[in-house]
Amino acid sequence: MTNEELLKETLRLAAEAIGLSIDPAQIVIEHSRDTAHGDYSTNAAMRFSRLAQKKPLDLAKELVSAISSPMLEKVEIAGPGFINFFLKKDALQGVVERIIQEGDDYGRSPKKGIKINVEYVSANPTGDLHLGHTRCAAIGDSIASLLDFAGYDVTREYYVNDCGNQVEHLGHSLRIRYLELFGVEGAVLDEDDYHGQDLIEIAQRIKDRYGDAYLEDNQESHDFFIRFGIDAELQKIRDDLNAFRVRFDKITYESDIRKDGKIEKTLEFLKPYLYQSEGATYLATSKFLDDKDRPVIKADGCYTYFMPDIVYHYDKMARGFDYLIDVLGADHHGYIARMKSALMMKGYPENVLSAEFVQVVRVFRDGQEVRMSKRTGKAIAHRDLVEDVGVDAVRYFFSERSQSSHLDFNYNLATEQSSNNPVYYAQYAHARCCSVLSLGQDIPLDISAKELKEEGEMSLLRLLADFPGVISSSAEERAPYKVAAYIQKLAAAVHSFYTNCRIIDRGDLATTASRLALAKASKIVLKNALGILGVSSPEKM
RNA sequence: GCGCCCGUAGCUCAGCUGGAUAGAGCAACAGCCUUCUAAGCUGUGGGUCAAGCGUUCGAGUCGCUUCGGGCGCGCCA
Repeated sequence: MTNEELLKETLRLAAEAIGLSIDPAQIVIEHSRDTAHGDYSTNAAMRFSRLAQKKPLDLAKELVSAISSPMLEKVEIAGPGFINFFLKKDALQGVVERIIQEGDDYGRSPKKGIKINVEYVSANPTGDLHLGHTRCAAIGDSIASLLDFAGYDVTREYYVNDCGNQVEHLGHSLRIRYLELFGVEGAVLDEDDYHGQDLIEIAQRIKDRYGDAYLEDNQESHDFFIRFGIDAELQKIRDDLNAFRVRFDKITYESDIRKDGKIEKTLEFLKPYLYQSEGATYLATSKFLDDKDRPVIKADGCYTYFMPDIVYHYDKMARGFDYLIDVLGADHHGYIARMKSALMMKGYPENVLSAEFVQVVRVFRDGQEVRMSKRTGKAIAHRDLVEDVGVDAVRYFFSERSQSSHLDFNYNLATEQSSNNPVYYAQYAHARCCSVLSLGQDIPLDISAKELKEEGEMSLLRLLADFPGVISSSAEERAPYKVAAYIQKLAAAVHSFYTNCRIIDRGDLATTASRLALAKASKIVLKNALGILGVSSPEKM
């Protein structure tokens, strides 16, 4: 248990002793901003004063007199009714031993037995990934890691739209590029085709491998260009994401979702909610959460994208997940109400599906915004950015802010590799811990950390003790940026400790042994935290 | 017109189910290396929390209104 959990329990017991029943989840324990206010404080006496029908100060006095805990040095009442807790030193020091024993698992919660599917990126295989995908990849992967650390069984999933209009355009575009290589006249891209450079390269590969075998326009070559295009594009996407340390446990193809009459069976099931209008078939999603009904079959008989998506989400639920999370670009926010409605038609509760909407990234280079466009092919591609800036910096920068906020990415600054970059600040803290541990490797660590007493050491201990709580609250809120904020605070505390407390002092081995243990605990927590964001922890810099 | 996100220091952003004096990084300024990595530390300055009204012991946080920015509102995905 963390200090905060222990204090909550202590408070609950004290409340019980004076005849007040309170829910520990309702208790707020926070760090005291000022050390004069102790290590932790709570507003419980004010919060529960109405429930207890007592004045906050009176309730605080009663609670304090009923509090007993071996970890507390003293308890004080301050201001309008705050209760301030002063921990005994060994209660703070104890975290070092715990961290060193748990190692890579420090901060990890016990398995909850709850299965969550996180779907993210799911870019159409029609071109290179752009910056919007980059942010979805960083956010989605970090959310998945957070949930995993918080004890959920997580599956990372990518959905490939390999059917429909877009792949027709892909096939056509690729065919045109292929014809161009042979100088065929009249081969021109349509308005809706893909104009990116990458298709020229893929066409060249086809020419190299198959020569002029697909010059004729028939069903075989039509299907060939689509299949080849999808496979080539998807492979590039997966390579790019692997290099970005983003891997998927499961890839689902829309073409598989459409197989074996699954769509038709689902339509049959949904029949009570279907109706015809102007030749199209609509699903009455407005009977649930949506503001209007949505077409599922167009007048030309084709399915809209929504129809296979419904089958896909039913498929995910049928695979035994308790919750689904879709990480989507913010421009898709209208989508969630209709999909939740479709899930509710199947009897699932509203909250089985949640969406994380990732706001747009704006890139500034030389003081000017660089606009991106998939159509014109003049975008800053995901791959180019990662190659220029490095995986660590991009992963860090792209999860550093709340996904619901717009992100301004300063390309110049991030490629500068200067000390302005917060990711180096954190990695440097880790490298310094490694360095000092290496220099003192002959000195046995004192994992009781009992010689620690400087204020800089104590505040570092408090932060280290916070980590499990930071993980679980960040996971519940799907908020990787909170981990980034924690990393900055922790790195600052480590640098301050390193600078202000001489760690290795051969004339005082007792203090040295405690401080080395603190350095080791700091290194472990930094590495675990950075790992959740997909950022490496170098031992030397 | 309707819906979603956002508006906090010069810039980029935190601010934890409403709590003590609104914070951090960058930028600016002043110090600190013959000792463990100066990619660092220590200190200073910087705010009508977009505006107004309301809710209450207490509002950056909750509600309403207005203003400003972004994104949606398709038989596209």
